[in-house]
This record gives sequence, structure tokens and C-alpha cells, in this order.
Amino acid sequence: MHAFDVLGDPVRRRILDLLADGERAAGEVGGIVQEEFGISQPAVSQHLRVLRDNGFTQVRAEGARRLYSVDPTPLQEIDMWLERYRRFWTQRLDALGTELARGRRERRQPTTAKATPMDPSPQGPSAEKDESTNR
Amino acid sequence: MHAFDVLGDPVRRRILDLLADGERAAGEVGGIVQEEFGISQPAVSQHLRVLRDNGFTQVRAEGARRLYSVDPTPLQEIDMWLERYRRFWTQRLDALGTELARGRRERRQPTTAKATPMDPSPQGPSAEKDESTNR
DNA sequence: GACTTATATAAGCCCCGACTGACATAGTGG
DNA sequence: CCACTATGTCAGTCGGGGCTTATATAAGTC
Repeated sequence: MHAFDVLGDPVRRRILDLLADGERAAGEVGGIVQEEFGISQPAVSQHLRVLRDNGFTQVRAEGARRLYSVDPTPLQEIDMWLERYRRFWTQRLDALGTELARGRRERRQPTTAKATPMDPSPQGPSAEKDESTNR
Repeated sequence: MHAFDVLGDPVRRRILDLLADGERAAGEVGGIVQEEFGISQPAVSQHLRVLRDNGFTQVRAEGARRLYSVDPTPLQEIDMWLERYRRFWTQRLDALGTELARGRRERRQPTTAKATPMDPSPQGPSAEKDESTNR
């Protein structure tokens, strides 16, 4: 499974998000995620497995607990993959900076795409598994 | 469809890769991709649609041609999303630097994950639609 | 206008990934 | 030991995404 496929799932993104704050036990993560997404414990465990199998996390046993932590390797690879495209916006920013500096004002790109936040809302006061309208 | 889902497909990554070199007509991209992945024209057209609908590309009509070009917006969002995790490797590099400087040598992480290149091989000398084992 | 090129859409099939419920396996504490 | 907690795995269902074939729609060409 490709790194992007792994990150394609909102649950897995949320889990990484939680682990970003530091090591956490599977059950700890599970509790939060289960409530937020309304899924079962096995479901979470399977997501943890996917993350584990794909190198996104490292696990450490402490008694019966499994302590998960972020392994940045695949994320770093994505960062490297992005490198090829980075010029598209750094360039744009540079140009913007230049234009601002010169006070130019002409070709104004109509900001076609609307702001599409990365995650609609990682929150979830008993959030159902909406996503319905999503697509 | 989430940005990561869009990038999860190798065909779409390849298309973006092609467009990174500059604007290209749908058919032009199609020819290459069809040969490399062994898929039909409609299949490619559908991938182009997904990229379009999700803001990864911009299209411009020139006669019967549709000229596609990269729209970096969603890629930039991913870049921003990565920000939260970036410290994990920049930090690691810093630490590495520090350790090297001090000549320390203790907790040696066993380099668990093997190198997983982002894309196995965008090549394709008459490449069959291997990938068979793929999805 | 008829024919061909360029590209997209529609309908339908199929596989894979996400979920659930049932169960297995270790630790933990009385 | 036994009950309970913590966590993972298995088998099976279901829906959606990706593919194909067929077809529509413009635009060039003669």
C-alpha cells in the first residue's frame, strides 16, 4: 500500500495527529478515535496495523500496553516527493513578492480553487461517520 | 475525494509528473500513460477528471485540444499538513549532527523500515500492464 | 456534408479496503 | 487460578473506485 493511500484515510490521519503529540497506548488512541468516528476497537487496531506495516509508526511493548509513536520516514519521503512541485508555489510566492515590491498589478489569477482545508474538522462531539456528502 | 486519495493512484501521480514539465494536451498525456500502464483512453480521461475536480490541474481549451497544467494548490496544502510532522526529521537531523559532533554513540535505532522509493519506476519500455499483483 | 481526430461521459463489472462480530492471546491483580 | 483489561487477528459483508466498452460532442479536414 502506497504512503498516500495510507494517508488517504481520515482515521489514520487522525491517529497520526494524536501520536504527533507523543507516544500513546493503542487503547488511548483507540478510545478517542472510536468516539470521534464511531467505529469499533478492531477497526482502530486495523488502522494501527496499516500505519505500522507501512512504517508510519513504531511500537513498543510495555506490559500489556502497546505504545505507538510516529516514525517520520514515509512522511519525509512524501516531503521529498513534493520537492519536484514545490517550485510551483515558491515561484508564485517569489513572483508575488516581486510584484508587491514593484507595486505591479496586472494578471490577477481569479483564485479559482476555493479553500479546501486539509481536514474538515478533526473534532467530533459524538461525531457520526458523516463523510456522507463528502464524495 | 481527499487530496491524499487523489495522489494514492500511481496513474495520477504519473500524470502530475508529466505535467510538471509544463502544459500538455490530454491526448499527449494519454498516449504516454496508456502505454506505460496499459489502460484505455477513457480511463486516462477519468483520471484527468479526478485531478481537475480536485484542483490539481487547470485546463485550457485550444481548439479541440484540452491543455492541462499543474495547479499546485492542493499540493501546497499537503505541504502545510506535513508541517506538523516536519520537526520529527529536522529534529532527528539536528540530533544526528549533535551526536556526530560529540562523538556520542548509544541508542542506535535499528533502521527498521527499509528504503521504500516513492514510485517503483515511472519508466516503461513497452511496459506491460504489470502491476498485476498491485491492486 | 462526410470522415476523422480529440476528448469526455455513461453504464456496468469487479476487486479491494474498511467495517463488524467473534475469538485468540497476554498481562494484571485479587 | 480466575476474572478482567488490553490488544490483536480472522472471516465475512458491503460500497466505492477504477477499468472497459459503447457512445456523445466538438473541432478540424477534404
